[in-house]
Amino acid sequence: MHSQNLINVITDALPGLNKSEAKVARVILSDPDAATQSSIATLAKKASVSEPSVNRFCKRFDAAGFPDFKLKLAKSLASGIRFVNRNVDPDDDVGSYTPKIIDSTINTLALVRDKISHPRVNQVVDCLIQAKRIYFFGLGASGSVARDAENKFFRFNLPVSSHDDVLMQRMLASTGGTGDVFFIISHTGRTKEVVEVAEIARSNGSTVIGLTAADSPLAHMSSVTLDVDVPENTDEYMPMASRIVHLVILDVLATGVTLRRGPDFLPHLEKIKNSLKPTRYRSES
Amino acid sequence: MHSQNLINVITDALPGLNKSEAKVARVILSDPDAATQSSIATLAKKASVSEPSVNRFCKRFDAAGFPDFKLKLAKSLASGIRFVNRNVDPDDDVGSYTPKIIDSTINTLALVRDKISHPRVNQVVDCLIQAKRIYFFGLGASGSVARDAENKFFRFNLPVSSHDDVLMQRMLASTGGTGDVFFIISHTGRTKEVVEVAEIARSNGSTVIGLTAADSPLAHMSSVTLDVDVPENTDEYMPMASRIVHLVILDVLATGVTLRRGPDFLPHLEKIKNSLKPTRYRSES
DNA sequence: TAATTTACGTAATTTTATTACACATCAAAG
DNA sequence: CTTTGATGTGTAATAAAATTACGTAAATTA
Repeated sequence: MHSQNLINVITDALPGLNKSEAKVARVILSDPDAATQSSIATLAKKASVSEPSVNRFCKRFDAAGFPDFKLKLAKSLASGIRFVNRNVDPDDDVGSYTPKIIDSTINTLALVRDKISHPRVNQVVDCLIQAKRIYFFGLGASGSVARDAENKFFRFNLPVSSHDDVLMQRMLASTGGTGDVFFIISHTGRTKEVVEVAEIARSNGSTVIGLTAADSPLAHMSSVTLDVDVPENTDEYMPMASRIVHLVILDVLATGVTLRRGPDFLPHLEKIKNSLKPTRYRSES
Repeated sequence: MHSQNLINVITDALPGLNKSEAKVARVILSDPDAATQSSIATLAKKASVSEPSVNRFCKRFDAAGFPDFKLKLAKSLASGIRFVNRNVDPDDDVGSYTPKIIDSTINTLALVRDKISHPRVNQVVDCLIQAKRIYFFGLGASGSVARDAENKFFRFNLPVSSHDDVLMQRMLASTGGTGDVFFIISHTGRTKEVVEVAEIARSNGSTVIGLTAADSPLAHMSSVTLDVDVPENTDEYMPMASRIVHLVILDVLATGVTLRRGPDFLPHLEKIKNSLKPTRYRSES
């Protein structure tokens, strides 16, 4: 749906290119940002080729012409470069690290938006709708994600609970059965305890939904996996982006469930919302 | 600093624009993507102004000329930020509501990135660094944010805890004193219980940090407020974006604290990270 | 309402991109 | 080795797009 990064496309195509096209490619790749700002003449001179060669190069990569190509290149850079170069430096000040962290979260979300499998989401919504009972499990940072999920899904009038205690998780998994859904959240998908819990749940006939990394042990153990590949490169020491992604995916799922329930369900949500009113100071608006 | 989204810049500048510049602005805002693909002539005609007017418009927004402007616009669009708030329709399917929700989260984050007060962040980091003890308080959805914060800040070797029990919060607030920091998270900032807890804490000489809406009762009661104005319009029935924003701001604060601690502190974080290794299945990479 | 500034458009100019075509290079077949 | 056809590349002409210079209209101020 969203186009792949142009830089990668060009890099991949490089070996199969003509002499002059390859020259152009190399010049562009060596400084893509400069390329977006030069005219066709400048670029042609830099690559020691003629202007029409540059033009042909552009058309080869599905652009209408040179300006269109520059546009596409610029877009690729905007979504790509931030990723690469936006790590927090030890000597950053507030003004630098604040936008960097927020940007990297934004980028991750944009990535997930373009990569997430819609049929899979649908499938999970199905599971959740049909569930007799839903358990949200997570450890560490994913524990609070699970808790948040509980806070969201209890509104659907379903028996929902969240647990971050491994023993509790094991016990619940072993007493569950058909119709029970165990929604397990784990960034790595490699935590032994969690995978074991998934195994126990499966062996008792429960459905296990894994919100976790693709191809991880947990992913393989789950009935349905919502896989999220979050490059946690921004930050070496604490989970950051993955939590956020998990939460947003849970928002998506909750929305999916709400929509499936149809408009008749809205009054119920309204009721919950109103129940909080007396706890609040009146808004001046 | 200069990462400000062009679309927002134009929107903000709109009221102060000349007649024809405003016309151009409106045409661009109504379909920014189309604008990046049109020639200056097309755009001028669409806006019923002359070509030089479009050109002047571009220069006003710090572009070298029309092509440069288009480039910048394209970059703004590509950086993951979709314009206008796209609300979920009752008859949306997975393919529609999934990107809508993610986009609206992205939008909100971009807004916060551009609006958040850096000095204020710095001030809060100061407080947290100097704290003898930190309590994270929240109710409902903010409860899990508080819990997440605990999970993040315990790594700094500080006595940290999180609480979502009102009575517990009251008791802790009343037994605190100078050097204690109460970090209170609340989307609305109008929950009576929470504001009262803040009041109690303040009256005992503790520092209260409010992560909440500007101008809310809680904001007024806090020693320092990190105010976040999140238009929770996307969704009537559940808090969505605000949670995420709170979490990301906590990421920012945690980063601030880490950087202040300096490089000597990294081994400690490394140690915590390594402590989890034995709980994991080995990665095949 | 006259003076002055600011806003806007017309038309000329310049820059930039594309097309048409011719020459060159290379590979395979004679 | 040619010859032939195919593909690749550049030159020059043409078209498109953007910018500039300049003049007139509108708005603002005194």
